[in-house]
Amino acid sequence: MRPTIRQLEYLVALDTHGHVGRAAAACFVTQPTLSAQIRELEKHVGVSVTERVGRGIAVTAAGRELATRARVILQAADELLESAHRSETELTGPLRVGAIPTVAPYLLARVLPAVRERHPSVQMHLLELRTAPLMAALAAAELDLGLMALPIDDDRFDHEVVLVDPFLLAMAPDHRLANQSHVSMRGIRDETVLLLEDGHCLRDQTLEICDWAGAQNDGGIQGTSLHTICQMVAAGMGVTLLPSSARQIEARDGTGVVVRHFSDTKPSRDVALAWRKPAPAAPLYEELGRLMADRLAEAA
Amino acid sequence: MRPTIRQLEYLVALDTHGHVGRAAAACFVTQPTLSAQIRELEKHVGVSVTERVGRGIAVTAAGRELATRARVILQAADELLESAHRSETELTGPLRVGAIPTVAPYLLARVLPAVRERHPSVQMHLLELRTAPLMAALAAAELDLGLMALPIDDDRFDHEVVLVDPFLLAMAPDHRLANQSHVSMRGIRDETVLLLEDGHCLRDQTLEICDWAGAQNDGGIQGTSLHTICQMVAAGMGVTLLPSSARQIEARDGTGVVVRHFSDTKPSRDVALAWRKPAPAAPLYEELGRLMADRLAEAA
DNA sequence: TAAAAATACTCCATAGGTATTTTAT
DNA sequence: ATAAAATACCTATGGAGTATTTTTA
Repeated sequence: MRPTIRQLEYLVALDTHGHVGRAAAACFVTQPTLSAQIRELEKHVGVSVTERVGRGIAVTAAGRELATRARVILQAADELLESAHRSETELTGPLRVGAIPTVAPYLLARVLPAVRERHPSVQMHLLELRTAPLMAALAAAELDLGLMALPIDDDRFDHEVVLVDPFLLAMAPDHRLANQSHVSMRGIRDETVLLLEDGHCLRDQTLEICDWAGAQNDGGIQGTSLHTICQMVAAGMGVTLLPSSARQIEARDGTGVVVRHFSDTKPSRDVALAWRKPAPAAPLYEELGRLMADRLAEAA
Repeated sequence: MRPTIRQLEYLVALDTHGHVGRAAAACFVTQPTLSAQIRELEKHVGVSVTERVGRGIAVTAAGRELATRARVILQAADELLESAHRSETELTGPLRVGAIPTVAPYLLARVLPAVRERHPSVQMHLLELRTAPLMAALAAAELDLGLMALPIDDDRFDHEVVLVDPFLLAMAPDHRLANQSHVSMRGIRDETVLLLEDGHCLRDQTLEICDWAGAQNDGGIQGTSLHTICQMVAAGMGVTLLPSSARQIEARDGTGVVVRHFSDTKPSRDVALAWRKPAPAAPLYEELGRLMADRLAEAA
């Protein structure tokens, strides 16, 4: 049987003071109480920790050894308490964060430094999941947080919008639309719009906007990632809608991809941080969402 | 308030199984018992460690962090228990050993390796004290063990003789007695016998033997250590009684000191390991004494 | 409706207290 | 005679049980 924390406290006090009465006073209990618990400890661990010497007691070598170990345990318990108190105002421990693939590579790197600064003792475990499995994992508490695009059609979740992410039109530099500084929605009417494979919310958003604009898309060509799509765009296989957040990475100089803003309507997606409504850390999650939004706003 | 060990066990079980019922079963308690203690823990540390998810529960990030710390604590508690059980058959922890100055430099080095082998997890703190303060410190439990010469005239102590240590006559190589292989007691009648200062039991033993043999000693010359005495012997200032145990160090080639056995009577001192009679580890001390005796016997 | 956890309650083991005795200075 | 710890004995808190309700898939 493991000793009680209380017994370890008494043992440490006894070793520190070498005097039952003073040890008891230091623990705010009476002398017989401490004596009894020390006796109990000895019974459980099978070793004498005290020896009567003169009209006082002495702690045995074995007792001193145990007291040393007990001090380590009490120290660890105090650190546990301190960690718990930190958890009230700060995220701690392993935080499992899921992000959709069209967000993860472009936004996480920008917000993580600020998150680490605000919550130094959190360990982030990052996972890439498409919207549906991400929400399932979030609902099952296999994830603590999800970073995805609105709408989140599930009242088990709360969210905080971290970024309004306008769509740009991405094309090869020699594309016929590339000589204009802006592109109108009507202008993409006859273009082939490349799409991500099924399950990506960005695919659905793109489809919706293109349907509205009357654009074509070749159902046969699908990319497994936005990065792949952009390489197809660079190869002149078509155009695509690119979230602004991906612009720095996917349409920077040398990629063979250029972007143009839309002139008339301004299509965009809302990226949000989501969590289960009843999560005890909900207030911290909400604050974290605002922190991310601030961080992304000042980066723009 | 620090959490109880029991609460930490429950938290770890909960984190391990992710299921209150199974966690309770693993702890051999009922589900409401574990739930109640988890609730208690949450109240004391001020943090929610569980969250209802579907028809089960999930451990929060803060809870996982606390569980990780709890595992460390339980591990340390188990090691404390194991250490305690070791203490039943083996000396552990800081053992404070006092030895008289005419024994410490000559015997400790010979027995320590065997002691370390038999009791690997003991930390020896060695102290040199003359007989009277050594016995006082031993009685006050400021020391656990004493290594000194018999007789030990105090029934608070038990002892085990570790070595019968014959006295040899030490002299300069050109001394008139050095040309004989043995020296008779009568032969030292007119010699100046050099003495240690007051408080050394070896001084008293030497005096007693010399009185009996009728030898002189110059009350004005006293050495602060046996080593000093031997250097005085080498300088031709007189002879002294040297314990055999010190021979290897004090009368080896090049020291300017040679020794001769006595031919008729064989004076000697008994060196013993002593401890307080009621010391809980007394059986181990006794065994240790026998171990030392064996080690010294096979060295001779 | 069935599984899982929370709640309500009862009980008793034990940590803790007071009073006293034993032990050693 | 006094200081210190052990012992005896009583009390009450809280850890653990059973029974039941709530929640949700």
